[in-house]
Amino acid sequence: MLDIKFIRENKDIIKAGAKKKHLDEEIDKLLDIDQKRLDLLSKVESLRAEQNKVSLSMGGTLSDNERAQLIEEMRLVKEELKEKEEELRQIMTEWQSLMLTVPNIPDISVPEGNSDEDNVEVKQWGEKPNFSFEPKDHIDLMTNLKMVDFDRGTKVHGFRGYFLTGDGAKLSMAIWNYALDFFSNLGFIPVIPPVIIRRETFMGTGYLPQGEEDLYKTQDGDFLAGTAEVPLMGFHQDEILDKNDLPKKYLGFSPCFRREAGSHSKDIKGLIRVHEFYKWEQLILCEASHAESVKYHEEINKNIESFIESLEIPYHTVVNCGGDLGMGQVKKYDVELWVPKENKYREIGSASYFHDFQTRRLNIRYRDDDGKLRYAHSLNSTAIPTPRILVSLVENFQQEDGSIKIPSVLQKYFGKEVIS
RNA sequence: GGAGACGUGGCUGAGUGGUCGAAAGCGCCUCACUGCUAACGAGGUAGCCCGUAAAAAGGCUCCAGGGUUCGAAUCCCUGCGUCUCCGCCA
Repeated sequence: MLDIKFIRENKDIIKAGAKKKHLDEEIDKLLDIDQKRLDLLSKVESLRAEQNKVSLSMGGTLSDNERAQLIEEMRLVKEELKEKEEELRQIMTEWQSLMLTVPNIPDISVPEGNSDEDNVEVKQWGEKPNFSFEPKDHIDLMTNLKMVDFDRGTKVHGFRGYFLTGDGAKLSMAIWNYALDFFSNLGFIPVIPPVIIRRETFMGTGYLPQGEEDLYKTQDGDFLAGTAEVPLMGFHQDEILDKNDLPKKYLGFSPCFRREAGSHSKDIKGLIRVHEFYKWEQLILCEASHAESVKYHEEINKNIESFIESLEIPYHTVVNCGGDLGMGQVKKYDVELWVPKENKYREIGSASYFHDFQTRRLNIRYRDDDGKLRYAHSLNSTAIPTPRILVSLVENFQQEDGSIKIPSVLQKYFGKEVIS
């Protein structure tokens, strides 16, 4: 959500931003409603002021006659007030839902474009493996090594179901433990959050009201989080933070539930796109300054890049084009890992910043040096998702005999050097 | 699932129809004091909206939404949330 004052003063910038994101906007309609709202508001307020003034004098000593007369006068004021208040209420409802549709403005450095096809590579790292044999995909590799069981996965869960078994389960644990050490050393506080979350927090993070069909819902009206970002943002909801405690850096670990509605035809096999997985997630709340946001955005992106580099997996980083940005995001990097069998990079994580788009909705503030309350800025980035990371890991580290080498940093967590 | 209690400022917590946006304490800010710091002392300190060059004036807010009333933090209804006890389950 953006500040209405800002919207009033910068409507052309906001329109241009929405266009860059290829999102529809109704700024003119909003501003029209906003003007009506202000007009009504001032009418209502002056009626209330009159009412208050008279009520106050009512407490004093008055003759019965005077009192009766005032009461009669106030009855008329009250009737008019009731009418105007009802009008105002309707306008407010419309105003609020329009406010939720105003997208955040993409940064100037975000490239133009329509979809992920138009994202721009900003970094490439590592050497793509040059196999002297025909490489297998992760499905064959892992199935052969009994690291994963898709048949039983679909038997038990259904479409996109999987079991991680044996070394598949152990390797996941090893990665989680390694990630915990790696990111804790960067100053992040590890958190295991709840993932059954109230609607309100989903609204605040911007996953609702649109996007409900992508979420699993409980019979109590709660939703299952698709990322720890949601509960981590909710953590400080409605709080006033101490400026000295900023930035807050959290590393959330959670299962992630995604219905993947509308992507039934994509990635129908394997571990790329599944309904439930686990993820370490970086989240930062910082002071309300663009420079701070940019600084930490680069930092969290660098963190995931360094993590991948330590695993020795070739990757590249792209900056997302306008059309590939969500409503609230100002800028986003995607880190994509090399998948040999597919002969392309696949997304492993993304780092985004939002300015105060989320914190305004969630009411997360801090007191600045001048004593004023400001909305903090928020950022988040994947640290590492499992099992998706296994796709690139096993495919890049496969050997001719179908065994898999373990990256050296993982060996002490995993306990051996090769899976065979 | 059953029964009950509660929801007030940054925090703790008083307040049961008008003089309450709200006692007191803590915290925070300023001043004074001290060689410096702490303690003590004096004063200040809610948020939001509208408005303004900046103010002022005004409006809203004591969980939320309705209602009663000339007037509601206070009375009534509904919802949400938290806690306690019992039950059930681990």
